[in-house]
This record gives sequence, C-alpha cells and structure tokens, in this order.
Amino acid sequence: MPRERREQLILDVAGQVFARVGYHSASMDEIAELAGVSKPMVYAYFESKEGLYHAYIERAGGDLLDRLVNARPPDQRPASVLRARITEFLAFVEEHGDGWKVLFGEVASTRPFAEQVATLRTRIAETIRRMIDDGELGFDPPASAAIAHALVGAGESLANWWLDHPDVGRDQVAEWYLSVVQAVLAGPRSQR
Amino acid sequence: MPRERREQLILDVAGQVFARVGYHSASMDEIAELAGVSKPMVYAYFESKEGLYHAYIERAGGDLLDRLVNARPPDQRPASVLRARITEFLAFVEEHGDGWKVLFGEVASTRPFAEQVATLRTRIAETIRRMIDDGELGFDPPASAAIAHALVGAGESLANWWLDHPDVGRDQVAEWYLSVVQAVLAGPRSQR
Amino acid sequence: MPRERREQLILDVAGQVFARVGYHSASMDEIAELAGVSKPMVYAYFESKEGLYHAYIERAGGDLLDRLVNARPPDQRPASVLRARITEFLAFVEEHGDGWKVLFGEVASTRPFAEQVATLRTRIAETIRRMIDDGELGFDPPASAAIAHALVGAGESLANWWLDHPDVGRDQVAEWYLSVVQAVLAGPRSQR
Amino acid sequence: MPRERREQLILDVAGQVFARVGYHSASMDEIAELAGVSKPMVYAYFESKEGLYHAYIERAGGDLLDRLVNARPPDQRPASVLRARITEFLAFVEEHGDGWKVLFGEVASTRPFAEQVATLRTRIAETIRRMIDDGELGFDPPASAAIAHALVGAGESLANWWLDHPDVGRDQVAEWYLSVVQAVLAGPRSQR
DNA sequence: TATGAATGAGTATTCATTCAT
DNA sequence: CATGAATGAATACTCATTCAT
Repeated sequence: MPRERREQLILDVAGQVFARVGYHSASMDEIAELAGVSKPMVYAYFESKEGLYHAYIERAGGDLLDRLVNARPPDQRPASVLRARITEFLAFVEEHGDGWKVLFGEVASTRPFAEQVATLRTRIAETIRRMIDDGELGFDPPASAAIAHALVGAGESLANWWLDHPDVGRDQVAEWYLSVVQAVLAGPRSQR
Repeated sequence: MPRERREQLILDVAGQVFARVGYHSASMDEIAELAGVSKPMVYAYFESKEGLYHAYIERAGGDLLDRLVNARPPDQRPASVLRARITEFLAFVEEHGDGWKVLFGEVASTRPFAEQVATLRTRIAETIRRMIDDGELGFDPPASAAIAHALVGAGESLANWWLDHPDVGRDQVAEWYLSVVQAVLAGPRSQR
Repeated sequence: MPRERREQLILDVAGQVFARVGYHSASMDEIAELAGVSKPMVYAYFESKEGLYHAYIERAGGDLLDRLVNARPPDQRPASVLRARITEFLAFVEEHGDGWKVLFGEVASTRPFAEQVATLRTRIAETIRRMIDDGELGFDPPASAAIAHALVGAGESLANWWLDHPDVGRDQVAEWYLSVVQAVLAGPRSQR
Repeated sequence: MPRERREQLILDVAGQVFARVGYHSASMDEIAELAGVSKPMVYAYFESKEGLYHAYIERAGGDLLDRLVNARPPDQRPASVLRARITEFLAFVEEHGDGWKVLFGEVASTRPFAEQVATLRTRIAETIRRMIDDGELGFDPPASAAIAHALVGAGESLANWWLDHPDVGRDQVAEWYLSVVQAVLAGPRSQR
C-alpha cells in the first residue's frame, strides 16, 4: 500500500477516535490497531500524537474551507451566495461528523491546538465580514469583525443543536441560519 | 480553617488550573499544592477529580445563572431588560475569566461533563426562547429553540472574540451583541 | 461508657470487619465508624492496626482454648473426653464464626501474625499429643507431634467444609471428626 | 528474550514475592524489578496484579495436580498407589516451596481467589473420596466428602509442620501421613 | 520498510497515623 | 476524655514514545 493511501487511512481512523473520546483519551495504541498498522508506522508518518492531531485538523479544516469557497450558487445575488454557503456548511456537518466534532468540539480550546482552530474560525469569519463590509451597513471595521465572529458562533451552535435534533431537515436549518444572518446583516435599523 | 472556607479556596485554585490546562492535563497534585493543602484533603472534600470538576462547574454555572436572573434593568422595557442581561453576562466573562473558560471551553465537550454544561446552555437559551415566544415574531416552537441556541452561540463566540481584543470596552461589546439579538428577534421581515 | 466495655465493643466490631474483608482490606476508618468511636480512640486503646488485630487474635484464641480446656465430659473415659472437646470446638466454630474465620483464615499465614496463630495451633495440638503419648500407641515423640498437627488440620478442614454445608448437624460432624481421631489414635495396626 | 520465557520468569519471581509477603503486601514495583523487567511489561503480560496472581495459582495448582495424577507406583495395590501420591505431594512441597505457601497460605482465604483455591482443594479431595467410595468402608456419600476434606487438611497441616522441622526426612513424613490416611480409610471399626 | 518488545515518567487514589483543639 | 482536620508515603496502573531486529 502506497504511503499516501496509508496516511489518509490513518487520518480517517484517527478522526473517528478523536471524535469519539477526545484528544487526551485517544490512545495511539487504539488508533494504530484500528488502522491495521503498527504503532511505529504512525510515528514514522506523523511524528507524534500532537502531529497526528494537527494533521487531522489541517485536513478537516481544509475540507470545510474548500466547500465554503467552492459553493456554487445558482446566481450571484448575495442571498443566493449566502444560502449556497450555508448549505455547504451544513452538508459538511452532516457528512463529515467526525471532522465537525473534532474541529468545533473540545479541540477548539485544547491548548496546543486552540490557535490553529482559531485561525480557521477567523478565516471563516472573514468570508462573512467581507459581505458586511461590502454592503452599506454602517458597521465599522472592528464591529464587522466582531459581528462576523458572532455569526460564526451562531452557526456552530445551531449545527450542534441540529446534531441533537436529527429529525429536523437540513434545508430547514439552513433557512433558519440564513434568516439569522440576513437579519443581522440588515442591521439594527429594524428596531424602530 | 473551617471546612467551608477551604472548600471555596480549593475550588478557586482548581478553576485556575482547569482553565489554564484543561481537565485532563490538570493534576491533582498541582491543585493541592497551589491550594496549600495536602492531596488527601482534596479527596476528602470532593471525592475524586471528577467530583472536583463537577463541583466547580456547578458553582460557576450557578454564578452565571444568578447574574443573568438577577440583572436589574432601569425599567421593564424589553430592550432594557435585554441590555441589562447582556451586560451581566459580559461582566461575568470579564470578572470570572476562569469560570467562563471552563464552562464554555473544552468542558462543553469533555465526555462526562458535556451533559451538565449542555443543560446550563439550554437553560440560558430558554431565557432567550421565552422572549421570542412572547413576542409576535412568527417563529414556530422548534424554530424558536433553534434560534435561541444560535443566539447563545453568537454570544459565546463574541465573548471569546472579546477576550482576544481586551482593548474593546465592555459597553461596546454589549451594544453589538444587543443589536445582533434585536435584529434576529425582529425577525426575517427586515429583508424586504 | 467505661473503657473496658468500649474495648470489648471495638474488638467485636473489628472481628466482624476482619472476618469479612481480611486484615489488609480492613480500614481503621470503617472499624471506628461501626464502633461509634472516633479513630483516635481506637489508637488510644490499641496503639495501631496491628495491635488491634493482635488483641483480637488473643481474645478469640483465648476463648477457643478456654472452651477446649473447660469441656466437661459426662465421665472420664478417653472417648468421652475427646467427644466433649470436639463438641466444644465445633460449638466455637458455630457460635463464634468471626473468631474462627480470623484465627484459621488468612491470618494464619499473614506475616506478622502467623507465629501467634502457630502458637495457638501448637497448643491445641499439644492437648492431642498428650492423649497420644498417654496411650500405648507406639508413636515416637516426633511422630506424636506431627500426628497431632495432622489431626488439628483435619479438624480445621472439616470445620471449613462444615461452614460450606450448614445443613449438616453439629453432632454429625462431631461424630465424623471423632471417628477420624480415634482411627488415627488407634494407629496403623488396623491395616493388617 | 521470547515472550514465553519472560512470562515464566516473571511468574517465578512473583511466586517468591507472594510467598514471602502475601498478596496484598506484594508490590508490582518489586516484582518487576526483581524480574529485571519494567512494570509495563508485567502489565502487558498479565493485565493486572490480580491477573498475575491468578496466573501463578493456576500454574502452581496445575503442577501439583499433575504430580498427583502422574504418580507412578511400583505396583497397583491401593497402598502403593497411595504412598506414591503422598510422596509426590511431599516432593511438591519440598521442591516448590513458594507454590505451596501461596496455594495453601493466605490465598486460600484472600477473597477473589478463595474460590479458585477451594476448587483445587476439592479436586484433590475428590481423588481421596473416590478411594473411600471404592472401598468397602461404610461411609455414606456426605460422610465420604467430609472425611476426604479432613484428610486433605491433615496433609496440609502435616506439610506445614514439616516445613518447620526440615530435619525430618520426607520418607518419614510420608509414612506418617500414609498411616493416618490408612487408619481413617480402615474406618472406625478399629475402636472395639 | 515494518514491528514486537520494552520503558520512563506520570496519575489518581488510599490509608494508617497524628496533631490542635 | 474525645475528635475534626490533616498528611506522608505508598500503590496499581497508563501511555506516548523508542529501540533492536
């Protein structure tokens, strides 16, 4: 088996284990066994447990960003673009449960990785912030960054709520999230 | 030193350590030493590491809820009530950094405690959901719960962003969060 | 409550605990609590866990020896004396289960106490050896001591078997033991 | 060094330690060190302290039973068979002191293992009981089981006495035990 | 390349024992 | 006389990591 394939396979297994028991409780023994590889192999490929986690975050985060960036809306109206991205985001959550749990679960605050995840979150927030700044919304730059983060957090939280209510359809959730984002982007003017 | 005082002292120290290195990496040895107590004392008071963590979450969560519930707005207009609560919330984050980090950091997804924290989050969300259902907003019940979670997540995320930008004033952040909440509560009608 | 009474009470409780979980697993905390006394009291009376155990063995061993020595047979024929003693022995096992378990259970080989129990066993064996030497049985002194130990062991083992078969009557067991002892005392001549 | 050899070596060392200080006081640290192995190895091979003890009992008990079963008497007369078995038994005690002490020392009553040892003792007793039932001795079944246990106990006790009197020859002790067993098997008829 | 075998360093937890009051 | 509060020292067990082959 070529190295590249093995690496991917190990990452898949590692993701399952990390998502199930968390970083600290995951054992290299288990990961190696589930992957059908000897432990020294895992070390040869990823250097250390931290390295393995790092690699997994990188891959999952990259996947997520790719999906967001490559979302293909039917037309270029802002609302369509937004809806397409939200749909992609929720698709990732649905199809890639392990990645989601790892990226936005305990990792987000587990010390050596918090920064890496924060970066990812900031990059996602950026895509939103740009939409804000591009509109005529009257949020100043610091405000727009903060608001963007708030919206990302709203999405995370909504996604987690969804995981606890799997009977709700993805489109429904997307609609809610969309309306939240739009309301916020439309701004406080609504409270006359 | 009477038992009650020591217990509080140990909880304080435990919170610092948990906030700094997380549950798994926290060592009972370190906690005991920082508290100026022998390890068996910690066990006598809290039974186990899990018990200690549990006790800390309970205390911090209770503090936060108390603040939210006891917020005293200048008048009873919804906007005033909301602003008062948001201010209390941010005050908790500011004054009680350890508690905040523990409650909304890795704990939230560390296995035996996730449920305890989820309960807290849900209770906070409830206070928001009630505001939604009481208004004339046209969100159906499942929607209102989901939206409430989204708003809580927005607040969490905003608070975390704030911790990374300490030069921004609390009132400013409160204003932003307020406008987000109000925009969402005002609902999708704004997107004419 | 006078000291003497308390001491006896503590010994009673200690015996129960020792019999139930063994010396090592017995905790001074539990003993003190069950006795309704504070731990320092136990230490004041018995110096240490070892001291407590020692005291218990002494008391239980003394009880057993007393019974054996004070057995009152209906007449002075050797068979009657023997039967009376065996009956007393089994009565002790039946009525004083804790004492029996402690004396002839793990203690017998738990290091610091083995000797103490060995002494007790030897003194019991002595009473048998004397019966051998007093007869006309043709056992030389070393043999008589060895045979006496064997008979004591037979009794122990029989008593333990009895504890596992509580439906068998005491008299029946006594009869069996008696016949074993008598057969052995009658000696190898039986194997014509 | 291949795994199987190491396992046996660790068991040897463990037996020494268990025989010397008993199960509870034995420390895995000491066993590992004496075996010239690191502690994790011991755990890798035997899972736990209990597992190690269990394995040792199993091995020692198996050895003892094998010897009893495989005893090869010069001819098939009952007396010869009996003598051969007794000799094998005493040989085990002599050559395999640790095993003997562990099997018939505190283990016999140390909670999680008592049953395992009781089983062994019962299987030994069975071999004797069969001799009783096969003879024309007039012991009823419950009696024969009880008597068999008594004889096993006599042997244990005699063996322990022997350990305290190492100057006595093995043949001599065997002779004594043989005469005890035969006298009992010959039955109470001798007491005319 | 690949692994079976091995370990150093650490962790939670327990318990007999003792002061200060 | 009596105890609540406190601890030193030890123990079983785990795990990321690395050689020797």
